[in-house]
Amino acid sequence: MAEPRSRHPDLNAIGMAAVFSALAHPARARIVESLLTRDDWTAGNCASFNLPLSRSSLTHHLRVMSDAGLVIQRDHGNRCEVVLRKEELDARFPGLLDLVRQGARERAGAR
Amino acid sequence: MAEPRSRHPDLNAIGMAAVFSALAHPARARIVESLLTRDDWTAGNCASFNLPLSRSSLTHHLRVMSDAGLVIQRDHGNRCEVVLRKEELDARFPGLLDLVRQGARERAGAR
DNA sequence: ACATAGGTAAGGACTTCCCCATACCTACGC
DNA sequence: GCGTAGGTATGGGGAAGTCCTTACCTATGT
Repeated sequence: MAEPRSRHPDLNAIGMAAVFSALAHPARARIVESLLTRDDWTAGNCASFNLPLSRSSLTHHLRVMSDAGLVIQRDHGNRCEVVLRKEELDARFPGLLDLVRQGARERAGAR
Repeated sequence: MAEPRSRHPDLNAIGMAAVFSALAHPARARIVESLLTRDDWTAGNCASFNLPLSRSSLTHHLRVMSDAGLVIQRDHGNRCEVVLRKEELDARFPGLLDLVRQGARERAGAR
């Protein structure tokens, strides 16, 4: 169990436009932000993001994010685990996650 | 002459999602890259970007970029000047332009 | 004055994206 | 076994994005 799925691309095959696209949608940005704040384990089950979306829409966004190399999904029996590819992203796109963090901070109210 | 147009927002009113959206399109990323490499003056007339687009499509993309706070357009008689809001962007979204530069480098062939 | 060239605006065709409802499938608890 | 709950796949409706053509406007050059 806990097998990662296929469709988790090599980050070297991902271009800047693809990650920008993936992060351009508020819901997806929120998911990344959410994974960033759970700093030590950076994971969560799908329902824990508290987004105003149906389950199928959430599935859709997670698929887009997986295709863009942002996250990895692992099946855990019934649930699924979403893991941010933090170190890989930091290495491949330095500064990107800092921008996401900044967006989170600003949305949180301070400005 | 050389009046900046209206519709050039305060960068504090621009969110992370908006800039990511604006940079997510290859043509627009190319324009920013192009403006970045002309490092000392960061400007150019509209036709100098060498994009496979009609003039009206280019106008459209420049408008999107203006609305997203990436560039300022000034009318110079017949031509228009496009200026990247470099310092402002660096202050508001630190690291963002570095990512664009990286995208340009990678597209240029090296990797 | 005239033609030309750069830029814009409006409209339509086409595609892509976003979201939902539905149906289904698999694990878990009883 | 049965119900329930989390996740996925599919399809459709609607919105948004992209690109072009056409028409127009203004400045430049002759």
